[in-house]
Amino acid sequence: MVLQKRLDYGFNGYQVPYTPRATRSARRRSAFKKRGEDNQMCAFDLLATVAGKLLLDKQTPPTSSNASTDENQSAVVKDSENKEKQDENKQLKVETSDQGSWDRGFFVSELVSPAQDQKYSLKESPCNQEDAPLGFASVITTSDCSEGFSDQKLVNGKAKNEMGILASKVEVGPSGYREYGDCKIEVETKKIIKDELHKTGKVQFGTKVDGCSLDDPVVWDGKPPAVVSSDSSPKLPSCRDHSPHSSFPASRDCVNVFSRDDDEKSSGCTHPNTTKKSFRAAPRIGDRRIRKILASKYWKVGPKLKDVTLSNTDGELRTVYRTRNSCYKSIRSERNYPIKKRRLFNYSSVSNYDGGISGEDICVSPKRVMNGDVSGLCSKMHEAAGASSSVAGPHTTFRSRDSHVKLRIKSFRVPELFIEMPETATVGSLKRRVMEAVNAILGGGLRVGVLLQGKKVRDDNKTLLQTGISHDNQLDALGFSLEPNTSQTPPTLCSGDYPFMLSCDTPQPFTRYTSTSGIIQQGTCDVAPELHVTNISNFIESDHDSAPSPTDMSIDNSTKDSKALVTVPAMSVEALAVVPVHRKSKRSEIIQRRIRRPFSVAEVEALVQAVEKLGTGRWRDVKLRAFDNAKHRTYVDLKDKWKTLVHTARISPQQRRGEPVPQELLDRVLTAHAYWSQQQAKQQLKPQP
DNA sequence: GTTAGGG
DNA sequence: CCCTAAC
Repeated sequence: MVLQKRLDYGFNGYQVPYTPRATRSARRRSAFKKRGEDNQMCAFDLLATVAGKLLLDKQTPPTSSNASTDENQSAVVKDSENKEKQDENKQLKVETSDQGSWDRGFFVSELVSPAQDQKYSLKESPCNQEDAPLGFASVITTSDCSEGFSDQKLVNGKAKNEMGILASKVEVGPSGYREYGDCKIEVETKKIIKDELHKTGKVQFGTKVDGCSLDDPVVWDGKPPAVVSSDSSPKLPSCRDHSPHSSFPASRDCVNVFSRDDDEKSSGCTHPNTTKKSFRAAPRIGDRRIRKILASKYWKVGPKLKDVTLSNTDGELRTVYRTRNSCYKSIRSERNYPIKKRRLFNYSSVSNYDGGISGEDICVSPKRVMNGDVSGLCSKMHEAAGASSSVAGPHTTFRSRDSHVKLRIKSFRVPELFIEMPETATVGSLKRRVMEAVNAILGGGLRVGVLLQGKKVRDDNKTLLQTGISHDNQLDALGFSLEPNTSQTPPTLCSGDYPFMLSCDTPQPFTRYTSTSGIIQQGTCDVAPELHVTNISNFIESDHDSAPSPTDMSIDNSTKDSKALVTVPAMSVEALAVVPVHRKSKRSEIIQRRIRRPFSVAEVEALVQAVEKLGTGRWRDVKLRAFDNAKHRTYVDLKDKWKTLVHTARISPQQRRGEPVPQELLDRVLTAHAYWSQQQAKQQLKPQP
């Protein structure tokens, strides 16, 4: 079939339109797509957890008035008794569940904002935040020796050369985090101590991240795709075919466009390759598949951040791009491995050494910091492996002179991203992919949850004082979490801000609660977990009727007044992925849209040339001919572009937008379009009589 | 999987 | 660029 089609050359130098190919059932296609969608369900575990740090001054308790309709639970007015209880419980840190999340998380931001300002803002800032104002210096700083993932992992792994052409499967595990975590924490801690000693009134959170590189000069240039024509420039007359019978010059089949930041580094010129025409190019489902995988079912794409505003001065999330090697995630090549299974596999395998997901890990004893036991601290954090990079120092250090409670959120981690790339993908494309994934998350609509002592503070109307987070002993137990926006979560299915939904048929989140002994199982974690099981049962009672009740949860908690505090097991991230499985209604809205990549003039040139030669209606051939190396250009894209080109050529130049296309090209578009339209008409008329 | 066309 | 009917 293919061969036959290829032989259909020869009408005035053009190829005649080929007869429609054999068709396949649309039902098959539908079935195929459906399977794909199902496989995507567990692609994301998107609850990002935030380690928080609290600075406060209780002189003027801020009055929170950010009412939430879906959170009507009564708040808890913390009393001294409760305080004592929690002090005790502090020693029982829960290594709650989800271990797999931390290491695979992204460090997205570093945030400093007044607590009373319930609107959190994330802004990018340079790594060096020495001068960041205290009040509202929210920053996104990947705060790390980023670039580590691709730069190190691939090199250490199976990268073939500096261009990042993977020679074989790349399996990246979350192993690199801990080392860095130590490094980072050490820096942070020292700085905190220093600040305490030298700052007087205004506390500055200077955090210079060593090794932080804003730009990757090697791989990521941040430039738009550069299109390079082939050996014979399409603009050169010599490239044109001599087609005496044609109304316009046809082109040599020598133009091939590729993008520099494309999925593959290319030599730039695809020589006329006859063999290529005999075979279909290897299916590049990678793009789509990744796109679909990244297209989280649970996160709506679009600028709908309400609780968290992400922005920076450049209007782009540049820092997000810089992933830390640790925070990452896994790149998988097991294409035949069901995504759902992959997720579960990851869950179980990584959880053994991952840390918790909640803010528990930031409960670092101030004494240790003050004693200068940085190494011990780091070691501890290292052991925890899920420890937040935000190490809370002595709260007194951060006591502010004004009446505001100041928060410092070191980082947001967006865990559990699945990236699947072709082996031949470049590091640059990998980074881009991760970038897209993170952007999809951040752009999907987030809300912020507040964790106190591992419990979720659900009542938005309570003040910080009332909820008790203004108490000294709570300073290092405050955490934040990024959650899906409630507006996207039908409350009937899930209480929205609940990171996991017990009614879901996927029991993973609770598999660790095999607690007949009152202890949350830590799995095979070789590090003795610190347990903080406070209010686990309370959480279940108050919010989830269908929750499996660990009745043997023996650890008591100040239960009577903690109804507003809901323990959020750290596995909430995984559980997040579970929640939307049954929500199919909005699925179509959640799929991530591809990034827009306007065609360059060179690409247009190549497209026009190919269409002149092949005609309209043979977009796959056009793709193979002129855009075979431009992985991001599908034949549908080319078809669409041609459509818009025709439209553009017909409208007045004043009405045109974007990068101006040379009139010469537009003229050729019209000419070719007219020609091939005529040919199509002829072709249709022929069989009729 | 491709093509064509509407959105 | 997405979606989808139709092929």
